[in-house]
Amino acid sequence: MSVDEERRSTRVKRLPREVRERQILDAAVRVFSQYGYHNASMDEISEVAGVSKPMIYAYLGHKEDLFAACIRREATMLMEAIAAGVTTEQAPDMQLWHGLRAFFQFVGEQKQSWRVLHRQATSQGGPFSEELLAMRGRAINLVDALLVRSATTRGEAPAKSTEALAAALVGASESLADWWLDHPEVSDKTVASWLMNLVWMGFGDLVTGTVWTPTPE
Amino acid sequence: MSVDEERRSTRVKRLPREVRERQILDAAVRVFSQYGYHNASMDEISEVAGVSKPMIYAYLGHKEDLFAACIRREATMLMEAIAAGVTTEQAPDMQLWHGLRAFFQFVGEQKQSWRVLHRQATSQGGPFSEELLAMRGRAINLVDALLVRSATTRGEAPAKSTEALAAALVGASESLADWWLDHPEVSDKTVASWLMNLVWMGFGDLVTGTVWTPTPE
Amino acid sequence: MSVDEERRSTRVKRLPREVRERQILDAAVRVFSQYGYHNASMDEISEVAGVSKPMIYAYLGHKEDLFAACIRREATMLMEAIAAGVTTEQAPDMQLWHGLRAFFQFVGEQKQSWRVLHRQATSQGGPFSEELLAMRGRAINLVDALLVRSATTRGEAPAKSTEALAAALVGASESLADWWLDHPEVSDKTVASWLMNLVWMGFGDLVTGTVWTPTPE
Amino acid sequence: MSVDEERRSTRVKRLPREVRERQILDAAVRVFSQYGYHNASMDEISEVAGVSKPMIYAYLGHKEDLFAACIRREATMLMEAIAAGVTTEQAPDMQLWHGLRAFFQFVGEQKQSWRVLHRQATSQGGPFSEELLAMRGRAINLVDALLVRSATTRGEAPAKSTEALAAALVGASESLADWWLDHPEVSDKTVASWLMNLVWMGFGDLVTGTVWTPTPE
DNA sequence: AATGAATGAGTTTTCATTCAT
DNA sequence: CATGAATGAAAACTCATTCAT
Repeated sequence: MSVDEERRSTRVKRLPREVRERQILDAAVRVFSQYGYHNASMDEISEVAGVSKPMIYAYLGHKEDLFAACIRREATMLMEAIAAGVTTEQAPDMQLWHGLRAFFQFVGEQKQSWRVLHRQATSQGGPFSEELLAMRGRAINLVDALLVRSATTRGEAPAKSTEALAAALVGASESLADWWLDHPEVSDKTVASWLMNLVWMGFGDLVTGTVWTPTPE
Repeated sequence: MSVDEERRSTRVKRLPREVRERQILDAAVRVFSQYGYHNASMDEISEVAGVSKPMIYAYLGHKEDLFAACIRREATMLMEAIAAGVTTEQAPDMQLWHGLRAFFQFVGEQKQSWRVLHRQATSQGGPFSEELLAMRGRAINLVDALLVRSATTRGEAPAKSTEALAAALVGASESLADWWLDHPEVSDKTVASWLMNLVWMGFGDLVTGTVWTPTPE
Repeated sequence: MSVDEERRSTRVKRLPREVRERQILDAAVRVFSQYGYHNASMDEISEVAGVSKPMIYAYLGHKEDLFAACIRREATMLMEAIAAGVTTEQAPDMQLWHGLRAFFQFVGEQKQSWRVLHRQATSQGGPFSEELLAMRGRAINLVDALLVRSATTRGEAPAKSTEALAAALVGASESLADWWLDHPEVSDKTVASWLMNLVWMGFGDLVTGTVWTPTPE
Repeated sequence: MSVDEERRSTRVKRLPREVRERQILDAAVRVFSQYGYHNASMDEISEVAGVSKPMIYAYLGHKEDLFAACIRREATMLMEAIAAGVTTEQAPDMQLWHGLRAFFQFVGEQKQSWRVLHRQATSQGGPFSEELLAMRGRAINLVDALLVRSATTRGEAPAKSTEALAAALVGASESLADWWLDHPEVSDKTVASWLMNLVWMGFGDLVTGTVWTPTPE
């Protein structure tokens, strides 16, 4: 091997699999989020990742697999961000409040992730929505538990529809986050408080002027 | 001329432009809703419509135009369905209730329309979301007016956030309808009542067991 | 038949075949000249002609036939224009001069015709060049005869290459006319005089500053 | 490995980009020249080149780009052929003579190239004629310089119209070459001498029987 | 005589995917 | 480990041409 070749082989790094995978996923999230699943081309992803296409296929598999991997990773990050904001020692309304704030903060900071996660995954059928459904299920469970605990704490029997309502709340959050993507001038705190008021007070109270405000911490 | 021939010649040939356009739109809604905008091929649409591709291009234009035309038509139908269910003479909560019922009924009966309208149009950028945004704007205005009227009726000043809350409600409805697509075992009335409870009573009341029920008509 | 229908049927003129054909040819020349043979669409021609496509097919035949008809018509007009400018009573150089002037005048006034005639027809193979070749042959014959007569008049035997030179002159004229299309700032007279100098004097004389000028009439 | 396999693997597989590009350009010139720009299909070119269509697009770009690349390549070859035949040490008339000979020799040997270069490019608008115009400009400059030098050598001031006359000569050459395409029975030397006589002697001399002949070398 | 309705056949172009090195 | 080279398959779109009225 000549000196030249040696130098080149040192420059052309043989990175460990883990690092390559992260590089690729980062690039994929960026490209999918910018162009959408279909308009994103493997060529572009490989270029952005600085990795040749065969490597992508070797590490992450076909386009579908790659996209699913993106969703999985981003969904996990989101759930972790929310979990970090909430502790079961807080009062129920404060738990919800912190959860919402954490959610909208994440969305605000990771718009790309959110785009991939929600808009793209939702509109593609099959395997993708499944990944998404799984995450949504976990979120719904969290909220459901919260509602049940809230009733139990007050010594009352929980309503039967808690799970459906939890689903509705999760849906409302996703939907509002989506809306927010197109209205970036509103702050994350404001958006969170709107939704908090809606779901906690209900229009019935709202129209009377009653407003929910977080208790000072 | 045999019966078959007659039937065929009645079915297939030299129809006036108007009729063909409707045929094409029907087929397009079906195909777009089933495969999504990108995976839907003009070939498939033309086959389903029983019309050659050149006719599609001649009458409805390029793929984008065709899709936009679908959205426009379906959105109009939805708004009309809702408007038909609501009259301003009803009490505010009953107006909301009837609006929600009409909405979920439409979605239940026209799942295809809804798929095209919401899922697909949302995930495609640019011109498509605009058609959708326009419709959403009209819906939000309706709800906003409702909330304002509701407060005024009670002799109170309307809250400042009514428009944002209206937006949230509309978003929640869309989101819940979307969720419902994947959970067809629930009845439309049930879904509507869930959302009604959420937005009218709020979790704050709900966890205490208070429930909103429609006043008997 | 109602009054309305009658009025309309009066407006929708049933023109005699001749008139229709001219309408169509005019439109075809315009469209072919603007877009080139291939990019010109029968649709566009029918629109410009104010006549439906089936009429075109009925009167002038297929696209190729139509184009050939255009060439034929325009070529005839050009030859007639030239013939009108020249009489055999003039001195040979004056005949050439008038012929050139007539040619460039025609090209200048009928740029569209010329475009169809020369540029388009030349670049399309087969049937079209034949029409063109025929016309060019007639032109070459004219010039050839001129050269021969010129020699005979001076009591000399004509050179053997007169026909080839005639061809070269015709080619030079066509070529210069083509060049002129893209340099419209030069007057037709100037262009004609350039060519006249070139072919009559030759570079050999030209570089000595000798110039041919038309004798005053 | 059998001989056949070896041969095939040497012929067909994994060639470096450079080679493939040349293969493709060769095929493109052939096909464009045979069918004309519009009637040439990328399919045919790819077949003739023995390469799949995606490679063409990857290496040479869209149809327009490919065509422009053909023109550029062939034009360069032509100019080089002419330049190789002429040296400024020769007398002016000999320079012109050698230039013409080289030109007609090239056209005679590369009829395909010439077809692409001139007929096709001329009839297509825009980007293609530009490539051609550039080359023509260089040719005209050459001739212009020649004429000016010729006058200066004789101690005379050059005529003002040298550039226009240079243009006419170039046009005449192109035109004559074009004519020659359809009259292959004439030798290249003959065609060149015809044109030489025309432009150097002029008809005025010619009709008197004066003829220019190359001085023996 | 005249036309709106209709299409078969073909074109360029793009992309996910895989060898051979 | 890593990649440049290569392609099969399909998609959007267009157009000359012809019926049925």
